[in-house]
Amino acid sequence: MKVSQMLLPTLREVPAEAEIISHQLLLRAGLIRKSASGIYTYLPMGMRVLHKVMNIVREEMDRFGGYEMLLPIVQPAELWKESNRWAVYGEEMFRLKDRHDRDFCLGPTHEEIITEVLKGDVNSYKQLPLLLYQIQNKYRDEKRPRFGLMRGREFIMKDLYSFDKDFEGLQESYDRMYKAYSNVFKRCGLNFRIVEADSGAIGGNTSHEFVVLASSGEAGVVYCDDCDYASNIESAEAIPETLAGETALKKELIDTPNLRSVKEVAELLKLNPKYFIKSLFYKADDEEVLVLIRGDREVNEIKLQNYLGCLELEMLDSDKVASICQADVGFVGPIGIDIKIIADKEVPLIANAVVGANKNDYHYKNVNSERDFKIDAVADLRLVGEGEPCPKCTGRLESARGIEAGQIFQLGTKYSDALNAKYTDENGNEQLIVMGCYGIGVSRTLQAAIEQNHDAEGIIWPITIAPAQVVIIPVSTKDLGQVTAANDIYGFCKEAGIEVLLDDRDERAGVKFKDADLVGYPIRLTVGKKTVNEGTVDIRLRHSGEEQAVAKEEAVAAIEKLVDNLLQGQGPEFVDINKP
RNA sequence: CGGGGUGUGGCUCAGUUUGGUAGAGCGCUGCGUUCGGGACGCAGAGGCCGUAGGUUCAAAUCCUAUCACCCCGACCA
Repeated sequence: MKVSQMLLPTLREVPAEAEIISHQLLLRAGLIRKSASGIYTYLPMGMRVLHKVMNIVREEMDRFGGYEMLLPIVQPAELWKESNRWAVYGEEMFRLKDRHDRDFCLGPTHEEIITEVLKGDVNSYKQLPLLLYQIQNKYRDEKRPRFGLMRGREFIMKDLYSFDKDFEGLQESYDRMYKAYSNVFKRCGLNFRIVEADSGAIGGNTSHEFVVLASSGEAGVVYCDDCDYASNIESAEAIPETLAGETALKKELIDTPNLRSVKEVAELLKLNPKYFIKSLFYKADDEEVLVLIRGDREVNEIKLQNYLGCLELEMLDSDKVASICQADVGFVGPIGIDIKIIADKEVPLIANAVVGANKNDYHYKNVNSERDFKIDAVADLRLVGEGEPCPKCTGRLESARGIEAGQIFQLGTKYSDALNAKYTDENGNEQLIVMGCYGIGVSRTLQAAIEQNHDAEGIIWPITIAPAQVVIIPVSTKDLGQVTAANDIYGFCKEAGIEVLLDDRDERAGVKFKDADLVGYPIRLTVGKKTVNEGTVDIRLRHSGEEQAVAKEEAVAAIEKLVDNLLQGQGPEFVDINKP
């Protein structure tokens, strides 16, 4: 590879469109360019990194028994109607029609299509289990594409699907993928955590996410400071806090002119917000519900949606709330309301609470559930916060942010049932195939790696996914001695199987050094006057800045050794269950 | 989807308030000097000012519509 012959358009200035550092560096280092919001072109160096990540994924999938396939991106609507997801996916699905006016979509994921393939060709227990995967573009018309490759509308994902006879087999497949995923992210040089997760629209029960820690990440996670419990905040179990018991006092109407928030009323009454009950009105599909939660807590809408089993969940607009309560938002409460009321587990534990009076400018105090209002159901509906007790031990929860790079699900029979994918067991009985699915956001992982590995000068690639292991920079392209030496070393490196790039542009040395730091090659070899006069080259490590002079005859051997060392530092503690 | 903002050369931006010859820096081309951390000088090229209408003698600038892109929010009771 020679820079003079490649498209490697680095930028000195930060493009206005990029907010976070990894996005800026992707653009500045000449790895990607935007085509439309959330849609990107991969330039040659970006493509090389992408291939590196994809190959690591491939190797680990194959190591654990996966077989790669290629599935259609354009998929017929009928399949999606069969699984009912044509409706569920809603606006997020890219839809199109063919010339005969038939409906199609650009696949946001591939459960339907692969199940369809399977059911035609798999019908005996002898053919199971199967682990099949594909790495390709997926399409989701995100409300708000963001942060470059992080939340794109067209993105590259690896999806593996497991097909087993029973749930025992599923657990085995799931465990394999758990290990495979750990290997993938270790090999990519990422600092990540495995957390319990909600299974969301995909469905199923058990699920884990692989979260790359980064402050810019969109996923919130909590983890125990004592045991190994870790969870996505969306699914983290909340332990109800018990408040000191009090005798129920007489309900009392209090004057709260224009005080609408818990905070304002709490200040007036000099009462801790934990003695308030917030009333939130939601529309769950077509049903209106009132959700009650302690004044200092927040509703976890994922939990609420799961509890209600609805497809769409949104808060009621204030006009609608006013018509139900005969009062404005800010003064509404559960007393005398005739719709379904569900309460967080902590609500019944509050004695003598404050609630809106359903009368403008008034609240009630000393309100007690059951006596003053009914609760139709109690559930864990709240968001867990930092410092709360761990649900698994006596420790406390810490919180962090991260990038969700991978997620694994135990689907069970949801799709095989919907799409009628069955096999015949040992006894001649028809059984549903038990499925799992396992996704890695490949393009997102690439960006996550930059988010975690950079400095003020640019990217610092882990050597396992670097676009090139070594860059050779001749200081002056006018000095024939330097050019010859650089070319020789370049050739020897190639022969030795080192991934090497020669920056043979007729640029000043400073420009080439800056670009090398920006693009982030792990090793840099400089050929200069010293090479011609004294026979040495300078070898420098990007991550530490260490530099040393080496005789040019020993340069290739030195680089080989450095590459090996770096690879070992980045290597996984290989988990290999296929080998004895 | 709601709110805000921006569209001017490849990139970063000024010019718009107050209508009157389209600008700067970087990048690009040529020549010269320079040459181990984004050099300097000289000479150049490159722009239907997002798009479509309108107002006006005259529109990057004013009006209307539209498109694109970016940011914030979508927990407020």
